[in-house]
Amino acid sequence: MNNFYEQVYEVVKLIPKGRVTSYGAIASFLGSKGSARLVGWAMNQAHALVDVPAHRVLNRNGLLSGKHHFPTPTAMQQLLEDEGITVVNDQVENFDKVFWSPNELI
DNA sequence: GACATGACGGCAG
DNA sequence: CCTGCCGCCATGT
Repeated sequence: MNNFYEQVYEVVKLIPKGRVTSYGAIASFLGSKGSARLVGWAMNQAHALVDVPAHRVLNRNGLLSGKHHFPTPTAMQQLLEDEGITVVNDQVENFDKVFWSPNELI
C-alpha cells in the first residue's frame, strides 16, 4: 500500500510549481514501465489527498484527461493557469517546456 | 473466482 | 499523418 502509490504521491508532490508531468513518465520512473494506468488509478486515490497536486499530472499528449474527476471540470485548468501554465482546448500549450521529468530528482 | 473497466502508452495498419 | 488495437496492474461488481 505504501509502495507504488506512496511513490507516485511523493513524485507528484515534488512537481515544481508551473510544471507538469505525465502518467507514463511517473510509471516509467517507478519501474512499472508501460503501466501508466496504475498511475491514473493512484491518482484516483490521490484525489483524497490534498497534498497531491493531481492537476499537474497529464497524459502524454498534455491533455487534461482527468479534468472530469475534479470537483468542477474547470478546476484543473484553473489551477494550471493560476500557476502560469497556458491551457487551450483542455490541452497544455508548450507542453514540452513545462514538462517536468521525475528524472530531474536524481 | 471471473469478467469488465479505467485520470494511459506504444505499435501496427 | 491519422486511426485503431493490444498490453499493463489494480479495483469494483
